[in-house]
Amino acid sequence: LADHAVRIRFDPEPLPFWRLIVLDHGTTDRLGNVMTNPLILKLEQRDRLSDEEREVLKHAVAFTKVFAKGEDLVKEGDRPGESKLLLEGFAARYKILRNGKRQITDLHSFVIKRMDHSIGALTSCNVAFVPHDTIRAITETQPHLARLLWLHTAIDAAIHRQQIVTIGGDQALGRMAHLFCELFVRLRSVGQTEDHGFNLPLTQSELGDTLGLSTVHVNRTIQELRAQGLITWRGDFVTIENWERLTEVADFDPSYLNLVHEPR
Amino acid sequence: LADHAVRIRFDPEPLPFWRLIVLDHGTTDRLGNVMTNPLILKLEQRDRLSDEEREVLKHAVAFTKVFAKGEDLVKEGDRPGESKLLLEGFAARYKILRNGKRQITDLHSFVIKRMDHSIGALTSCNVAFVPHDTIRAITETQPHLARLLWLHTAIDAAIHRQQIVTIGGDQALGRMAHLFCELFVRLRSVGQTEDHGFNLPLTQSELGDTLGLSTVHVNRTIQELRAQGLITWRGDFVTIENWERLTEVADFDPSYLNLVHEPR
DNA sequence: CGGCCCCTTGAACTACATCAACGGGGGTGG
DNA sequence: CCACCCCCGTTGATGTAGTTCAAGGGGCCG
Repeated sequence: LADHAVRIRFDPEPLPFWRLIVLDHGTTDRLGNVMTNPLILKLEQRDRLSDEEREVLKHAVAFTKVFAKGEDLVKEGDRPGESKLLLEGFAARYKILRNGKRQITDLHSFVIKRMDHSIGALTSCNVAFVPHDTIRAITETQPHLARLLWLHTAIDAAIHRQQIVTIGGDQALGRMAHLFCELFVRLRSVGQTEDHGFNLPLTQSELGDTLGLSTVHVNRTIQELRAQGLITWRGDFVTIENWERLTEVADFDPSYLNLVHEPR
Repeated sequence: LADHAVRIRFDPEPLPFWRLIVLDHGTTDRLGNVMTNPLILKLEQRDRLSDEEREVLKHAVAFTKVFAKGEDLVKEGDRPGESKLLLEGFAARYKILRNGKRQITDLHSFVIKRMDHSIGALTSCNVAFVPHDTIRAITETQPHLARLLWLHTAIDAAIHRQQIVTIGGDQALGRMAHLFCELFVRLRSVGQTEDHGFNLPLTQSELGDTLGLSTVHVNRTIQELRAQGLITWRGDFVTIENWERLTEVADFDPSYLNLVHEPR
C-alpha cells in the first residue's frame, strides 16, 4: 500500500546510481494525527464497505513502527511476512541500478513474495504492519475485500504506467507539472492538502530522481514553473497558483488514479 | 493478461503522439498451435494448480476472437465486461499523449473498471475472452486462484516498474539490450523461443515507441548491438549471440518477472 | 564559528531528436 | 508479368534538451 521513494545515502558504495519509482504519502488528518484506521479510509475511497468488512480491517494491523528518515522499510530481495501501510510521512519505491537496491514492503509483497525493489523513508515514517496470514485469510473469507486489495495493486500498476508515459515524454516542464498534479490530487484524497497547497518535504535532488532529471535541470524547471505563475514553493510548502494551466502543461488526467466510488 | 502495444495508424489526426507501454506475446507451442489452455499455463508458471482449479479455468474462457493487425483489443475509457487473454500474436498497452488513446482489455479491467490506457494488436492476434462475472465467481469460491490472478496484476506492476527504471536510465544501448533480454526470457517461459532466438515481428519504429527513442536512433543502436556481436536480427528473427554480455549491457536481472514456482 | 547540505547560476559537452534523402522488398494494380 | 508505390531500414547533417562540471551563497546544526 505504501508507495514512497526514499533518498538513502550509501556514501561508501561506488555506484550510488538509483532511481525513485513512485512517491507515496501517509494518511493523517488535518491536525497531523494518524487516522484511526487508514486501511479502511484507503479502501473506502473506491467502494463502500460493510460493517463486517470494517470490523475485519480494524484488526488487520498487527502493530506499527516508526522508521527514521533514510531507513528502508523493505529492501530488494526481502521476503517479508507482512504488507506495510504507510500511516504518516513520505517514502518511495526505488531501485538501484547496477548494484544495490532498497524498497518499502507493501501489498505487492503478499503475492510477489520476493521484493524486486526497495522502499525507503524520505521523511520519518509511521508504518503499520499487516501480516500476510491476515491478508490470506481475507482472500479466503472476504472476497469483496480481496477484490479491493487487488484493485490497489492494479492502481499501483496504473500509476506506474502513467509514470512511464510521463518520463518517456519529452518535456521536463510537463513531467514536473504532472508530478505536482498527481501529488496534489492524491494528497487531497486523504485530506492532506490545505487550500491549494501541500507539504512537500523533499529536496530538488530527490525530485530529480523520481523524474529522471539532474538536480540542476530540476532547479531550472521549477524556476520556469514559478516564472509562469503556476506554483510557488517556499520551504516545505508547495502552493498551486494556477491549477488549470498546470494541468494543461502536465497533460494531466486523474482518471488513472481511480478515485471513483463504485462497486468492485 | 494480454500485454501488447499496438502500432495503430490514425493518419488524419493531428497528434499521432503516443507511447507503447508493455509488449506482450501469445502462448502457442512450437508448431504454432495455440496451447489447449493458456490461462492454465500462465498460472502454472508461478504455482501448482489442483485438478479442481484446472477444471474451473477450463471453462473460464467464454469465447475467442481474432483481431487484425492494427486493431484495438480495448480502448482507453472502455468499461469492458471481459478480461482478455492474448493467445497468439504481439500486442501492446499504450497511451496516446495530449488527445486520443487505445488499449487492450486485460485482468486490470476487472478491478479497475475503466481502462486508463489502450491495448492494440501489433500483429494479428487471437484473443480469449474471460467474463468478469467468471472472475468474480473465482474470487468468491477459489481464493487460491484469485491470489494467482492478483499475482499477475502485481507482476504487471513489477514489469512497469522495471520499465520506468530502464527508460529513465541514460543509455539507449542498455534500454535496447534490456528489452531483448526481457522478451527472450518471457517468450522462453512459454516455449516461444528456438535455440537462442525468437520471432519478433515488429518494426524498428515500434521498438522506438516502447523505448522512447526515435526510429533513427533505434536503428543506430541496433547496429551497435550487432557490431558488438550481441545479437543478429534478420527478417523477423532475432538471435542472441552473446547472452552473458547482453545481460551485462542491459543490467538485466529477471527476478522481477517472478518466474519462480512457489506457493502463493 | 565552522561545516554541510541545499539551492542557484554559468559554461561546456553530448546523447539524443529532427529533417532529409535513398535503396530495396513486397504488395497491388494495370 | 511488369510497373508503381509505399513502407521499412539505413545513412548523413544539423539542432537541442538535457547532462556534467564548477563554483558561490544561504541556512541550519553541532
